[in-house]
Amino acid sequence: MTDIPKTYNPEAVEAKWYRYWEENGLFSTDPGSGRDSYCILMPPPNITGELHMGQALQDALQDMLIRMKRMQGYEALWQPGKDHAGIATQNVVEKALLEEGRSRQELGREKFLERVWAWKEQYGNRIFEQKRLLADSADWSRERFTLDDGYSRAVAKVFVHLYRKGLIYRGHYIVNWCPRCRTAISDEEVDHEEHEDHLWYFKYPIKETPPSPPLLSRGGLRGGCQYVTVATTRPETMLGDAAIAVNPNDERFRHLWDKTVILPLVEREIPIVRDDFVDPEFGTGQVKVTPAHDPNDFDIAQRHDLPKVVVMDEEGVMNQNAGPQFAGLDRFEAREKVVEAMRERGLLEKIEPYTTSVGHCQRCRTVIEPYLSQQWFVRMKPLAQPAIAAVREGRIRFYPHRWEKVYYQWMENIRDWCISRQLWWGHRIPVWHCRSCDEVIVREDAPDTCPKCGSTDLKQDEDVLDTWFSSWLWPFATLGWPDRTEALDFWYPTDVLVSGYDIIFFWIARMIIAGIEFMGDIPYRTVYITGMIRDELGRWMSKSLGNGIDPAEMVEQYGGDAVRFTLITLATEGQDIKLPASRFEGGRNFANKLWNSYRLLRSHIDRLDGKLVVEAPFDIQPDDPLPDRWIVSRLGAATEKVLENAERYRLSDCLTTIYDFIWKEYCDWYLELIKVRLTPETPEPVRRKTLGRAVAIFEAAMRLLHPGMPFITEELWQSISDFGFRISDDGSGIPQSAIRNRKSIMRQPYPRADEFPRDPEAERWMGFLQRLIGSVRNIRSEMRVPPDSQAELVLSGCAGEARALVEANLADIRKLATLSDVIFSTERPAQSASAVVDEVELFIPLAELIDIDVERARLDKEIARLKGLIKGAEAKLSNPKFLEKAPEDVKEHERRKLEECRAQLEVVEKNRKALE
RNA sequence: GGGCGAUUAGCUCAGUUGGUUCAGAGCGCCUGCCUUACAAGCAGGAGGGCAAUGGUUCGAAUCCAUUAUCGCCCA
Repeated sequence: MTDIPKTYNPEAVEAKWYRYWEENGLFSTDPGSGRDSYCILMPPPNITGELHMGQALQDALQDMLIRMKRMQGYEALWQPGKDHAGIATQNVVEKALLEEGRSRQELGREKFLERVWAWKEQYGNRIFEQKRLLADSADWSRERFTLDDGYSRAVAKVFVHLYRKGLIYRGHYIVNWCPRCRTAISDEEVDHEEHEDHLWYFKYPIKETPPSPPLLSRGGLRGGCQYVTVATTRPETMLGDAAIAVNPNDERFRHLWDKTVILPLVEREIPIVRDDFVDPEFGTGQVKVTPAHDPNDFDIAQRHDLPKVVVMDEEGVMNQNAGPQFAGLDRFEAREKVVEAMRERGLLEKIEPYTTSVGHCQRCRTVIEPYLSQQWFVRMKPLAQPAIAAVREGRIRFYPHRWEKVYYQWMENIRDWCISRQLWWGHRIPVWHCRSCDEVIVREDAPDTCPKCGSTDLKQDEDVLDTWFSSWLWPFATLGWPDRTEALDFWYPTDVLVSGYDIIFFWIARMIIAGIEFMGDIPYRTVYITGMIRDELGRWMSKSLGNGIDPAEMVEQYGGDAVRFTLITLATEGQDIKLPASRFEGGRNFANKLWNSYRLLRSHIDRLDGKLVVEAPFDIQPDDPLPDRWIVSRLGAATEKVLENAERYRLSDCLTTIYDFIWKEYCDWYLELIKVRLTPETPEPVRRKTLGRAVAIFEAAMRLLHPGMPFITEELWQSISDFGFRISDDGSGIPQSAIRNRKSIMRQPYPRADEFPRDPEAERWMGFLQRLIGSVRNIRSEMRVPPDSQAELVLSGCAGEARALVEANLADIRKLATLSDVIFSTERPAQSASAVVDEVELFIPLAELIDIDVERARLDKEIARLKGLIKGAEAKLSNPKFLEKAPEDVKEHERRKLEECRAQLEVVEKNRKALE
């Protein structure tokens, strides 16, 4: 006892047990075990990543599910792995190179990739080390990486499959281009932000036929000349304009039809075209068309066969097509210069303030440039259909269900997916071009010769694939696909995917598509969507704001269990979570409570001789002490509730249920009650039995809690085993054999509700005693009876069952209410404070201690409360419609309530009068 | 513009099938306690009538409609 510290120190405990679990192979899985399969896929973190709070939350939830299922006898695999994260990783390594004053271009592709791999070897495992602090019980031996050989085969196979099916195509289209990352990105990787900007109105002179005299003098507009006015938010793009468009139904501009204008600055003649797309309400109703730099204009250009003039390079710098005046300028610099040039020429009509939505690169926040380039795309529409059906038909369910709408919304409006990236780090596109005959060869392995002309002059496509083009295969590629492995057979389809709502489109939806397309089956049955972690002001946690809380730091400060407990408890129904660091105190305090309740048990066990063997602790008999009957019943209730909530993915409720049971029932009541029996005066066999049951309850509670707080439950469970606690075999179906000879609580059976028989009578009786003790405590406190002075309790109207109950539990009542004695009487003692519990009147004679005013106020408050209840019940019971329509049990309830309250009111009023 | 969510105690949030003494928890606050498991604790207490309005119902925090404020997603 003396060697157990008063305060729980997680640091000393957690690392020890994690090492123990790993060394004993307790996370390992075997598809040939003969058990039922259960599988959760760990969303693969980036190799560049540091563990953040969102992952800590999701890991806590996943690990809780995995540990619970493992204890319930499933072959539960938590499949871990990492993502190569093309852009992010390449950025990191390029940055490191930059510090050496070198660029990847200098290094060359091959050497650069060597550097990235080296970087990955050095830093890539950091996040998994951090996850170990949270007790994550993934089967690390099955870890996969999206660039593993096998995984790469899967990616290539998928590309070829889709290409052959006609679902992958290549072409020149407008894509979202990040000039800083110098690559195309998908629509999903663009964040749109409202931006206070301007609308510039430019005049483009109309070319008259014949054009005499010259319209333009030195590029400026001659007086009296006609022009069109266009409005734009991106003036620099005008250099690439290919037309002016008006709506064909816009009568205002009928006179412009088939005319041409002279594009200022560039001095190019461009047509005026009619297109339905033009919104007559926008700007002047005359719009400039820049096919190479705007997706809508690109479409217009396709319809009218307009040239597509690219005026920028891949870094967002104006090129030769922009004209000598602007070539070489950055796009934003060019914007100012263009406006200035237009102003000088008198072609700037006006500038209006304008709020516009600007796309930013999700990774580096750079303003996205819509950019015409050659890219590879996946045709998504046909792939989406079966994936929509899978959710519609309920084969996959989202929790909370409302996210299904978000999923449909995206799926039904799905657009083609740009999958090529102008990067080096990633899966190189499995396409070769024959330099001799221009043949395009799409295949999984590099060809030696061109199948068409036999040439060996082949060149592989320079681009790599979007990282998500590998991670959408996660559910089966991690399990061995394209090989047909035992693991794949056993665990696919998996069970639950836990993730934030931010990657429903990026990842979840695409995995569903891929699963159905390549495996012919859904990847998982359940999608559990969590809320996002925010700071205490409700803002996203981000590095740039510096408002993030580092989970590893929190673990250090409060312990891994505390972090898990707190996060899971806060995660209710997918709401976002505001999280100040101080919230972890609650989890830490709970761990400390567990620790100390164990210290209490331990101090008593240490006084016994020999081992503590318990026989059938939950086989409650009617003559067992009331607190024992009650606590077993309550444990049964708690277990039932935990299992129900787990079924519905309400893991927060699971943990608060256990918390309430342990703290408010087991510690506050049960342990206090058995202290009365655990004194030296009690005969040894009774003490053994009492203690044995208390430990058995505790042991069961540890198993119940283990999935939520793995470390401390293991520590305490092991300690119980160390001092020899055993439950003997009794044939009652209690898993004794599991308790012995096993290495860890991890592999114990999870409690079942039927192990702890419910006892309604005990719960009712105990409720009465709790109210009785509560009333006495209330009186003592309000009357300022010194805590150590024992009062006398006089009970009136306490007969029959109630009296027997009080007598049977006299010692307990006296202890918990600090009473010297309990007397049964019909007399009302003078100078006493009073209360009523059920049919029993309580008096505490206080003589000189009583403060009449305080007592009056107490009783008045009680009278008001009762009157309120009576009024409510009377109103209902006097309402004919209520009597007519309400169900019988509700009516019965109201009647009984009314009756009880009236009886109590009578008593309280009588006592109140006695104080006049 | 379309969609989703939130609005309950000073703060952060639960409240599942409309009905048990249903208005709850944690934190904070007040009072009293270092009572031999725990001050990261114990006992007692104060504090809101559920954003607003209207409706459905015998009965609404809960269902419906409208409005307001805040937040998110999509266009």
